[in-house]
Amino acid sequence: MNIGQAASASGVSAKMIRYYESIGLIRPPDRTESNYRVYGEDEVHVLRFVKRARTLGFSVEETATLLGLWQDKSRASAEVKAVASNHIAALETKISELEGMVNTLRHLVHCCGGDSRPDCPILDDLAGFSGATKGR
Amino acid sequence: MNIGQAASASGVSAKMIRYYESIGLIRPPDRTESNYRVYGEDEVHVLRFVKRARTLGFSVEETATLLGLWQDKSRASAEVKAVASNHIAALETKISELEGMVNTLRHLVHCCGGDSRPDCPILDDLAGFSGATKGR
DNA sequence: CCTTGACCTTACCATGATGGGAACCTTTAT
DNA sequence: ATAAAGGTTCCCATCATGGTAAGGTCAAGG
Repeated sequence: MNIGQAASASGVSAKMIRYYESIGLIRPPDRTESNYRVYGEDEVHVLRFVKRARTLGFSVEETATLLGLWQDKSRASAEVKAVASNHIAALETKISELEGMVNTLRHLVHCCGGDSRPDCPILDDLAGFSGATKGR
Repeated sequence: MNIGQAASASGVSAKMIRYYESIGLIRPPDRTESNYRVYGEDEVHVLRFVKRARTLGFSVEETATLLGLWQDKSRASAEVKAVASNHIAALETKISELEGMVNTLRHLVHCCGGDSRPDCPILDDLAGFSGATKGR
């Protein structure tokens, strides 16, 4: 299997496959005589693992850890659980931050006439002009 | 006021102030004879505006738009409202994505013994082994 | 056999927003 | 006078990904 086929079979672009190889996330595959990378089912399986981990928002570094744990048959599931739990916590922090932004913005948008007049509570808030705007 | 003072007065690092200037987000300030940037209250006000917009998750480009609208005394508030509403929608999309990740991960973590045995539903899922794992 | 087109190779550049550091100059305080 | 603090520019790094250019390879068809 060439890199293009491995890409469509795994959902990881050829570009990213080469990149993952270059940073050591995945092992360099065999090459043909003409220097083409050759992939088999095992490699595609690894790529799909990586793809899924990335889709779940794990960084490449976390993915490397998980990949190591996956390939270590004697690992304790507690280690994996810890990585996943940390990741959940990080995602939740991120979600809270975004929700804070959305709440503030929704309030501002709600207070904004959205008409053709230039008065705008949103800009007033951004400018630090604490008028009718709740709180700050 | 030198750049350091403007930085602490606005909450934008000196580094970022120079960067914002280099990309044209803010206007180059006057310089002293010895080439030091000089800032006044107006500039700090602009920097605070930028800081607040960035804190609310607006990209630098969106911030530039808002800044333009802020400085255009004849703008319609509808324009600002549109920018803000689009941004809210983008944030909400992002939040949904993150929540999807968290839900999946929480389910996996819940199913994982987290003990010293090597069986791990989380890794099974990442590997695409659809065992006891709900759905996927 | 030779061309064409699809695919592969490496290498470099770009993104967005920020931080870090080097090398050098200025100002201020001791 | 000297040292410390802070300014200046310029370059590099991050993180994950995409793009592009210049060139090699392979399969199909005239």
